[in-house]
Amino acid sequence: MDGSGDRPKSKRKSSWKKDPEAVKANILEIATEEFAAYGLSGANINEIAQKTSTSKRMIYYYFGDKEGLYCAVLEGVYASLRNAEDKLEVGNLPPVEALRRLVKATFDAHAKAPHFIRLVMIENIHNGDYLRKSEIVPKLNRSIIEKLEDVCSRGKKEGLFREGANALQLHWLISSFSFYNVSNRATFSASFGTEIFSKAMQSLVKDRVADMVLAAVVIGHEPRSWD
Amino acid sequence: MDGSGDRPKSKRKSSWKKDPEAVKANILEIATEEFAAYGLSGANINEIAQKTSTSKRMIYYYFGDKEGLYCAVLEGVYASLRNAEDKLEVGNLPPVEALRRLVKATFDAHAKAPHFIRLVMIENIHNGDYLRKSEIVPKLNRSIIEKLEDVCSRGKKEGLFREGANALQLHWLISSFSFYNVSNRATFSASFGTEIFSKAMQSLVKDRVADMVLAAVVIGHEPRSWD
Amino acid sequence: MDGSGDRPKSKRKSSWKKDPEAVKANILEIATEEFAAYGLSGANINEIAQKTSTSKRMIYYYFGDKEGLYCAVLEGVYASLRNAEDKLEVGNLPPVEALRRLVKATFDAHAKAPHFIRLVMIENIHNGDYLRKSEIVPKLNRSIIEKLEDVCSRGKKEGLFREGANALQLHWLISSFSFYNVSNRATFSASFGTEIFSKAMQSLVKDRVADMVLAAVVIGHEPRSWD
Amino acid sequence: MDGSGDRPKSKRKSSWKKDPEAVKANILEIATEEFAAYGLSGANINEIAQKTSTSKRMIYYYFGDKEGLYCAVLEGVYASLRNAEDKLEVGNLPPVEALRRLVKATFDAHAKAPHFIRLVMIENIHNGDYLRKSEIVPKLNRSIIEKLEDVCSRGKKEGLFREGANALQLHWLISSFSFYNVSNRATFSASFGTEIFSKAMQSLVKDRVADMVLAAVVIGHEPRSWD
DNA sequence: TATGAATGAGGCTTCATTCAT
DNA sequence: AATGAATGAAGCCTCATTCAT
Repeated sequence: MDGSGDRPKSKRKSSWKKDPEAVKANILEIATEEFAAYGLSGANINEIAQKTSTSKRMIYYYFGDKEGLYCAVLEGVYASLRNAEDKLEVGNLPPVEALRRLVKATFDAHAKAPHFIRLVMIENIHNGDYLRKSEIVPKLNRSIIEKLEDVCSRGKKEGLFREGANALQLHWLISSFSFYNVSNRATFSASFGTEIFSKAMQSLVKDRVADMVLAAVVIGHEPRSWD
Repeated sequence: MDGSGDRPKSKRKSSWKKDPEAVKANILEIATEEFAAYGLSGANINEIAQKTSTSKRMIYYYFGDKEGLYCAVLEGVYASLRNAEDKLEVGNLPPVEALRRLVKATFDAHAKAPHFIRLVMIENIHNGDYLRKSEIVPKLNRSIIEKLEDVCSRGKKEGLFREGANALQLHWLISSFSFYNVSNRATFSASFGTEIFSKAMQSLVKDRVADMVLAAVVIGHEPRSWD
Repeated sequence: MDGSGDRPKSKRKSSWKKDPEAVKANILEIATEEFAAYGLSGANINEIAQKTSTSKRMIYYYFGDKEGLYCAVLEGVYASLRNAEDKLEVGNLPPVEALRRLVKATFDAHAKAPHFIRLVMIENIHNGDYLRKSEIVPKLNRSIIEKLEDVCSRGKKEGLFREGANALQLHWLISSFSFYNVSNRATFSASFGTEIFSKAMQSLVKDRVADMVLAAVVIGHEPRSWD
Repeated sequence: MDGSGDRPKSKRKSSWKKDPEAVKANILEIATEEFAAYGLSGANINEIAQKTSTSKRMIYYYFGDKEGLYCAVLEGVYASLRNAEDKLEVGNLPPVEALRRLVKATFDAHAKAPHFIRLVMIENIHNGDYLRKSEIVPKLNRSIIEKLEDVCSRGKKEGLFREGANALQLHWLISSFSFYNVSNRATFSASFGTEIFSKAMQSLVKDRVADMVLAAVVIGHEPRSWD
């Protein structure tokens, strides 16, 4: 797209290299941090502006208002997670292994995307009002479902999976513990201690839920990790 | 445009003569609605006061400040859920049935306590800072763990449960989908449709997750609901 | 900022006698000046606040927002003019003299109420949107019409007035030059000089329009002032 | 919420290639609409630019600043009305008919020039500050006065008009109801109903005021329209 | 115990305008 | 001649909270 000549990167704003995309990206990055940290009403436009390399005025220039910025942030984190998921390739694995890998990868992906988690929580607090306006988000979420559908159909065709195995339900299930594991860490810890969130326990738990999912849909699967 | 704000309004309904406890309870009830609906920063003391049968000043009189009110609300919903859980009696059921019942009851309890769900989400947005201050909440949450421990130990003693069956992990697991099922309904629907939240599907899903939990910890359990 | 220190001197807000009505009246007075001077969008809430004896916050406390304040101002000046008109008593005068007096009094009343004139102009710029919301203004304006109706009916009954004499049309007519004489002084002067607005000319013009109105509705009236 | 502001928009329609005069005319046309609609402070340069076929920068390029644009608009509408008046030819009519025609034509011209009316109102709100700076406007307004002077002198010479008949006063008078009839329509309607602004009533009123003006200055004129 | 009045700080947003190309 | 990017100042309004009675 640009591939143009060399731009003397002086790092200072003395060279004045107008780069709107960089400005927008910078704003979005900071805004993601802030909205994730404090929510829509809790975040502060002044604070966001101060942490960017540009001014408050530019936020309004590019994003219209606080809600516009929030929407952009929301779409950004959804797109990010999809990217992570898209990179996962399980089409070549046999169904059982593919499913196990999907579960564990989803678990890890959520653990590594706290911003996404928090912003989705926040968006749910707002009843999904802003997500519903998005035109790109619904499309983004097709890919993970398609992967699960592929695995399920292959599993059934090979006589390995139960007939009731269902991609949407599996996604709901896998998401639930993957999400909850991050989203409710604070209150869960306050109530039951931090033990379950130690590195070792997380690894164990991940194995167990993967095993559990397999036990649910794979005929005759024995969930050895629970022994 | 609406001219509301904190402009003097008409007289309150004065059916409450002088019953501090009733006044506090009324404030708490309204505040629970508002905090659950809009979050800590999103809720508005003026609005809360207006919906109350008393005045703004009383909120400060009884609860100190906004955070004090929020903490009281938080403890209130935790206590409520505990009450619901305490009423559940599974000590007389055989382990497998007891566990199945616990799963399904927890699933239902969450579905019926949206205020609790939302306030826990909100508290997690705040990193559990206010819950951690609470002295009563940690105690409240012992009961559900104790129930699970009882079931697990009985199940193992009878040779029915795998040795790995663990009360805390089971609680984490059962909570995860029970919670997620309500907390993320808005965004999940926006992405994948509302199908899974229909009455029929909720019933099916509930059966399946219960079966799945059993399959994980009960030796030789076949998850028939997935066929 | 204000150079306060201790001010035992009266005349200032040192006595602290809470008087909401006085505060509201003070705000309204200043706001009337400002809105009359600069219009709805041109007036400045900060400036208004500064000129009052209270704070900006109180403006919002009592009037909700800028538009609420503007509406209150608008109703205020309408009420003021009505008061002035109500004081005029022509019921005892014979019809011709009564009408002449009404015309001249209206002419004078407008000349003495520049705030009213300007605010009505401003309201017309806003297409009467705010006036239309008022519940009291329509009632206020009945009185002048009733006075004219009384004079007209008496004039006709006595065979002095033409049958076409009509209160509403007369009010429209009398208002038109009374209003225009003040409202368009600036542009009229810029185009045609200030001559017509001199004290002497105003007096002459007032006599002539009064005579002219009489000539229109009084049978056989000779407009001598035009000689 | 709308996210408009001055965010970059889609491409303009580029049918205008390079015609400075056309660009200026286009800007003026839009600006006239906007200033007439919202006043000097109420109008918005961004909005004007957006509705234009060119960009915001061009407005500054051609008109300097907001006030410069406003002045240009003001001169434009004054010139427009003069054009309309200049087209009226009454030199060949006998004085009485000429005057009647002038009154009715002025009445109609105002009714058909709402932008002019509104901008003159706005300019009066600003105390005529910008009009006074204009060098061309004073000249424009000579023509209507000259026409009236011609009619008056002919009327007096023929012994038809009273000696007091005065062009400037007549212009003030004729303008007053012609102007008020449009300028105050909104508030007058809000107070007294829209009846007087119906097509039929406007026609009647126009006849009556014309007759009334004649009755004032024409010796022995009987204002039959008032019967 | 209860309340209407009052408040300072700071929130979001908009504006006319200029810069660099 | 023309433009997208950028900006500082200021605008309106809301908030949680306290005061005086």
